[in-house]
Order: sequence, then C-alpha cells, then structure tokens
Amino acid sequence: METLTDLLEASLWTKSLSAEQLARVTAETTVKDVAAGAFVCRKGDPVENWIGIVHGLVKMTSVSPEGKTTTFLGVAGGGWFGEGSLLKDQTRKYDIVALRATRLALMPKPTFDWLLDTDIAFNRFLLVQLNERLAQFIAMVENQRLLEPDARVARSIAALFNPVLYPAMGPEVQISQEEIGYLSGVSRQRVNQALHVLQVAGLLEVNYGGLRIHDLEGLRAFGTPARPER
DNA sequence: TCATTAAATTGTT
DNA sequence: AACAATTTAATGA
Repeated sequence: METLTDLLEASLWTKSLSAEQLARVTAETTVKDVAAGAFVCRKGDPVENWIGIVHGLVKMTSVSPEGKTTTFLGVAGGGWFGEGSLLKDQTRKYDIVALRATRLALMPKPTFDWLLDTDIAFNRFLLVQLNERLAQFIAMVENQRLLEPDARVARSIAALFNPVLYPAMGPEVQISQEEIGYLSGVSRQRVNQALHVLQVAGLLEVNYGGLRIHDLEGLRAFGTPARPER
C-alpha cells in the first residue's frame, strides 16, 4: 500500500461510512513517513492522533530505568493503534519505534471522537479490535509460560499476521531475527534455531532480513499436540 | 556497470 | 557474549 486512500480502503471500519464521512476522514488525516529506527512517539507524549500503518512495521516497546528494552507487540501494515490512550485521554504509555521505513496515517483526536460519536459501526470495529488485542495479550502470557522456545517464536510471528488487526499484510515481513527475539522473548541465537526448525517443517521460508509465511495456521498451532479423535 | 567498502544481519560456538 | 561469514547498500570510478 502506498497512499492514505489505500489504507482506508483496506480498513474494515471505513466500509460503513458515507461518502461525506469518508471525505472528512480523508481530508483531516495526514500522512507521515518515518525512517527505520526512528521514534514514532515516546512514552509520556500527549496523545493527539489515532495512528494507522500504510506500510512498514512498528513496535511498541518499553525501556526500564536501567536501559533494558522489552517489545510488547509489532503493528503491521493495515493496522491502527493508540485508541486505548485516546479513549482514556492519557499520555502515551509506551514508546513506538519504526522497525523499517514506515508510512503512517495520523487521524487527529477530534476526528476520532467525531467518528466515535456518530458512527455505530466504528464503535463496533473498536470493540472487535480491542477484544482481538486482549486475546493476543492473554495468549502471549500463556505462550511465554507454557511453551518451549520454538513454539513461542512461531506464535509471535503468527501474531504479526493477524488478519483482524492487520488486514493488509502480505505473505512476507521484513524483520530481523534480533527483533523477532525481542517480540517473542527469546535470544537472537535461539530465534535463529527456531526459524530453521519452522522452515524445515514447511511453515515459513527464512530470507535475509525477513520471512515469508507458507502456513499461517501451522504456525499458530505449532507446539500444540493434535487432539486425538474420539 | 562494476569494484570497493561499510554496515547490517545471520550462523555458529 | 563473541566471532566469522554472508548479504545488502552506498560510493565512486
């Protein structure tokens, strides 16, 4: 995807908007390009926009006082984020960093509030998205506690391809193994091993600086024993 | 276009 | 964590 229009067309919440509503959203939403490694926003910033990803990839991270960094999740093409902070009218709780050169769409808070007040389908979209995120976070805690590293890596990658949250994802991502390590809570070396296991299993293809997904369902289910037929 | 070099990423111990 | 190998990107002839 290249333009704001592409992103809006790929986003589910625009489907029910009238031509007038869509025109207003298009007029008031701006586009911004950020370089790889750049901050999209920092912890403590006032929240002024709902942010969409036209293309590229960003991560939500937090840095401890000692400088250790943890990544909570990646947000991929077609995804929107920040509604939580907008709804609570708070400052950002996390840093957002671009992992690749990324094009963002910034919807001003007044526009967001206006959609919230006037469009029921928009509310339903947010409900579905928040629910999907909650499910992802619960799964993340469960995975981290119960699964072995290969499966943790498999599911962290699968989470990036969540079709509800990131409808515009193609079959490949550009992401280093180091970043996958941050996302899945596994060392880079272990990620490297895990990726080869997953490649041999035919679930994905390992490329320089990125991955191509062959079997998303297989990744999601990796490490779960098949339930015996009764 | 090709060769050289630096930087990033991967593979291995 | 450290090191070597590989790939990519940038630069200049």
